[in-house]
Amino acid sequence: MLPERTVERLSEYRRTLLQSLEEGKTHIFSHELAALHHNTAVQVRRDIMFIGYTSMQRKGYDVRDLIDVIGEILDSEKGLNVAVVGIGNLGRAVTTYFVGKRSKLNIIATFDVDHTKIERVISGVKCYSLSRLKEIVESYEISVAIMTVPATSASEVTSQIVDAGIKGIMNFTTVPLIVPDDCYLEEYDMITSLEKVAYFVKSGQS
Amino acid sequence: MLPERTVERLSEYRRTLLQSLEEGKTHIFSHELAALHHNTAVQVRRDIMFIGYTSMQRKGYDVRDLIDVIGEILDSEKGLNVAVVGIGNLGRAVTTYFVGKRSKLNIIATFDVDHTKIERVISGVKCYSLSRLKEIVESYEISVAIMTVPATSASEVTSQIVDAGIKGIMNFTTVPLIVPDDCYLEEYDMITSLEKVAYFVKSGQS
DNA sequence: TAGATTGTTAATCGATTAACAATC
DNA sequence: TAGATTGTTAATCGATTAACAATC
Repeated sequence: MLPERTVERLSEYRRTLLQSLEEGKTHIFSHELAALHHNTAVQVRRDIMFIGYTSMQRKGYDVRDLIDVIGEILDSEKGLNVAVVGIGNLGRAVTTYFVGKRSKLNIIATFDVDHTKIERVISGVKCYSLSRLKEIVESYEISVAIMTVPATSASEVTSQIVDAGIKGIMNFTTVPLIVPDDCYLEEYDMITSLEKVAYFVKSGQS
Repeated sequence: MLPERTVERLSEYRRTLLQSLEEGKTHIFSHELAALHHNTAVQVRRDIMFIGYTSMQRKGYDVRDLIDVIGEILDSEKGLNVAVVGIGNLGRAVTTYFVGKRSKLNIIATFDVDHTKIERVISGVKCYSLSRLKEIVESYEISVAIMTVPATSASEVTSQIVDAGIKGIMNFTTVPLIVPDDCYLEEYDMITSLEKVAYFVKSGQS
């Protein structure tokens, strides 16, 4: 299993590589990739070493090959199904955002408790009643949930989610969630991030 | 200057503490705070040591005092002014989200290029033309920008932002930005985070 | 060849954790 | 006092960086 930071960087590299490919670049040097990612060339080479890819030419990495290799590491073969839980402002924006990108991550259901939303298609994805969570998660084999419910119901909904068999959560709420060990949790807290920016602005940077 | 990770944790602790205060708790033990934050009691004590707060009683930390001390570290005395740049779906959701919380971070302007949005109040905040960026940033003393423009214009808008005198950026776009050293940059990339979750779900967790 | 680049080991750095004395 | 808790130094761990041999 790769270190978290390496996984993050690989994801970022891939997007830059896809972009480079579109621009007609066939090869890219470690220092080019580094310059685009607040990184050093050594770090890039190390990350690529980690995934066992070698270029065997001093012409840089083959962009297409590298994209494929990163894909083999990061992607599941048949993709991964994702649900958005809580389809308020943020939930809708996030859903639209992800639906826009074609990828191996498919948002295939959203959940809410608001009857005016249930059974409707919102941001391109069908919204189900939260009470049907387990049923839908099981029948569509959803394994990842994006949490965009209000803070007040976050903990409660989380236990339902875990119960339904979700194995990974990306938590947009401001409440730190408690999940069992076999469920991967990514805290994705905007307030913390913005407060961090504010702190370093105030203190004159890092 | 505190380490990044410590700053993040302090921000998270503070919110838990505010919550505890509301629930009528006056004191909290390091192990309680730890349990709520995927953390150890030692880590919590170390973080608190960092900011020079001591409790001097074996009754846990005084919740109210600790909130104040963290505030002195994280907050600027007179608050910090923030702009949201790009007021599409995500920009609106993020604006609404932050405007909802009362804090020392004030979103006081949004920017866009869409004429149907300019000069209107959107999500509770006035939207200005991007062409007036510098003028508004200067007159309102805005120092932080939240970037929610489309990926295609991210780099270009970033140089305008830096030019206008912004000292901290929270980047929601998928394009890694290039900014000068005296501008603090927080890459806040949803795709990377979700791909990370997917990877660890696929690999059977950390 | 000289120059540029990669892959990889060793050294460094920073952050977390363990250990423990101090104290209520 | 014994037990619980804190504050802090020392040890450990993991991730980044430096150094360098190999190769086109």
